[in-house]
Amino acid sequence: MAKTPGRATITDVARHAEVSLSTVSRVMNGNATVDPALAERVRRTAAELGYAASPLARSLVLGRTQTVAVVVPDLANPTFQDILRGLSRAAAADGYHVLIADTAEQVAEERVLAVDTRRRTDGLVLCAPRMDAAELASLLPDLAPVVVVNRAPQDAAPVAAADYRTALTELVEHLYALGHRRLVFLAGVVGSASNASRLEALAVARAAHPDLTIDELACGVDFDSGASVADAVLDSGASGVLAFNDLVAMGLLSAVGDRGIRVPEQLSVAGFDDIPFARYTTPPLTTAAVPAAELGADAWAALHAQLSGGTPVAATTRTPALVIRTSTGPAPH
Amino acid sequence: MAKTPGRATITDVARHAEVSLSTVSRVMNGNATVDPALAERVRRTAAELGYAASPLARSLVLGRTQTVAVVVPDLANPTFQDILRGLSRAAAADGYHVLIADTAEQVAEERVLAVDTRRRTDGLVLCAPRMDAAELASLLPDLAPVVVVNRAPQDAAPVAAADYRTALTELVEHLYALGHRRLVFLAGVVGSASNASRLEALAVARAAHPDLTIDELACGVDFDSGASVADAVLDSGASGVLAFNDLVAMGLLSAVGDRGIRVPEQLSVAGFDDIPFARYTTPPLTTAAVPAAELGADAWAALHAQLSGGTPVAATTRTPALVIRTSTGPAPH
DNA sequence: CTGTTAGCGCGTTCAA
DNA sequence: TTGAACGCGCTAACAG
Repeated sequence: MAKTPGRATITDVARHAEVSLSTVSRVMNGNATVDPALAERVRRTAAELGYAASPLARSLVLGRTQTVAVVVPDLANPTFQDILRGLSRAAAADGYHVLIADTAEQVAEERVLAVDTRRRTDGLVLCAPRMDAAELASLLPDLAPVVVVNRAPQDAAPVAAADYRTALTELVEHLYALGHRRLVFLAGVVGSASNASRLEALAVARAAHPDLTIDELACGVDFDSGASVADAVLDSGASGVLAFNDLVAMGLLSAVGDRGIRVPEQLSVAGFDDIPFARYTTPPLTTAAVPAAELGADAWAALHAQLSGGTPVAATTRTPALVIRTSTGPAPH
Repeated sequence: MAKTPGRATITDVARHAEVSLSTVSRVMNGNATVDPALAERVRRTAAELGYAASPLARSLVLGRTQTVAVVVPDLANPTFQDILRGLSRAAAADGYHVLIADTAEQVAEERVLAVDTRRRTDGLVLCAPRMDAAELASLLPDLAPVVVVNRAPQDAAPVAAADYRTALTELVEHLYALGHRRLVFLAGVVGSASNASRLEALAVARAAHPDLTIDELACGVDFDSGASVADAVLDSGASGVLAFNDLVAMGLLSAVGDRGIRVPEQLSVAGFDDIPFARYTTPPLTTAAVPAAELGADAWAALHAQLSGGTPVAATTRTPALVIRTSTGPAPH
């Protein structure tokens, strides 16, 4: 008994059940009114033959694949992993599949990957695209339906984003309330969208508090970057540090610890993102919790709205929540 | 000027270039010998019309989608994220796309998700499937070509796995060499394949060293589990701990630290996996580096071999490398 | 070397 | 209610 009969097609079922192809199709789609007896017979033979309609053939004739594509700049980045997870689960709940494309930070690949994956699916989610604004603007129309995550393509497509600006503002206010008057911001990738919104927050804070000084220090986005600027931070005379993200904060924490500096007694350090390990650092890290998985779910909701012709969602924003732990404390006297 | 002409089909190109469908098809596939002049004309009009063959239609007629599916138990798990990343990049390098399915640890969903995603793709990678051996064995034949990661379905399909057994053995030997004679193993999910291979290593070690005692303590797989067994570990009188994974080790590290225990002076702690943060714990964690991304690449290689009819790969094994940091040290006198 | 024809497997008109 | 015919867009025989 071969377990692989090539795979039953709708024709096989029709023949076995002694009905026409159309009838089988109708039954399998719960369509129209088919004689109950016939329907039952068809269902039985379909079950016996282990028949299930070919997704490919259906896609071709229906014009939809029940699949969407997600393009991320780097699958190694925890934030994108979480966005993917949130998106994947939300899409699955609506019966959609997810095709994943990792550009591995190859900006040049972004366009072709987006176009290519979009063609095999019903819609696309572009995560924090690295390409420049002009290219993005020219590309988006060809990608519709599409949703952009964490980057604003000015109305060319719905956006699901985290409000980095407000979150950093809250972090600054937190430190200001603790008496800190001289802070240093460890910048990430200069020119990136998320870094820009953080700089905006800094400007707002300086305007609101004339007695507050915030220096900016070029840094990076990972642990080693944070560790490498430790001396510069210490030399700056700042009592509080706003790290670009948690990784940078952890690197700094580690490096200043090696130099005998006590946190938060002598120096307050705040991170950004609230990655899973932020609560386990020494001391536990004060940070802003970016709800990446929710961002992914938002992106799906915006895409699904377009796919099902519902009321389109223009933009959803999530404000990261301030998570105060013990890496920040009163400014040293 | 509408930017969306519905989308050019091969028929449009044929008409504009005044040739037949077949000719266009041949040109687009670099196929056979076509008159250079004609070919050039076809290519030009194709470019003008922005034509690209429909992946769907090609898939239907060619019988292949250039896509493979990956089913993972939990996209939130760093190990599966890395496997996915390694797999995705390797597959992309060979011109394949990746469809992702996250069962979110719903064992009951595993089967249907596997079958469903398999039907829309050319092959499947099953990551550490949770279903029982019998179900797995009965399912695999219907999934071919398929590759299983980190679980051995006894020859029913190629396997890409990490050698947990050898890695844990090395960890034990490391502690033994440091003078430890009484250890405790913090078990993960009892009955799981990866836990079983660790227990094998323990048995081997006990046989090799009659003067060595290794207790087993039921634990879990996350940070909190590690923290919750701190007292039990301390009461056991063991001088060294083999945690199920790094998360557990970190939880334990944190909890024993709170109790004033110094690591490694009073207690040595070893993790497993070498997650990115293992090197940043206090003290940095000794662990076994599981090359998850490479596992993903191995899985792709095994799948690709089947897809391209090459010599099939039965099994590939990666032995996690011992990473000695400072959470382990000489046994206390 | 080129065009014509026949499907890939299915959904959906159109008559009956 | 049911069946026959057409077409989704493309590739691969088969003639010419």
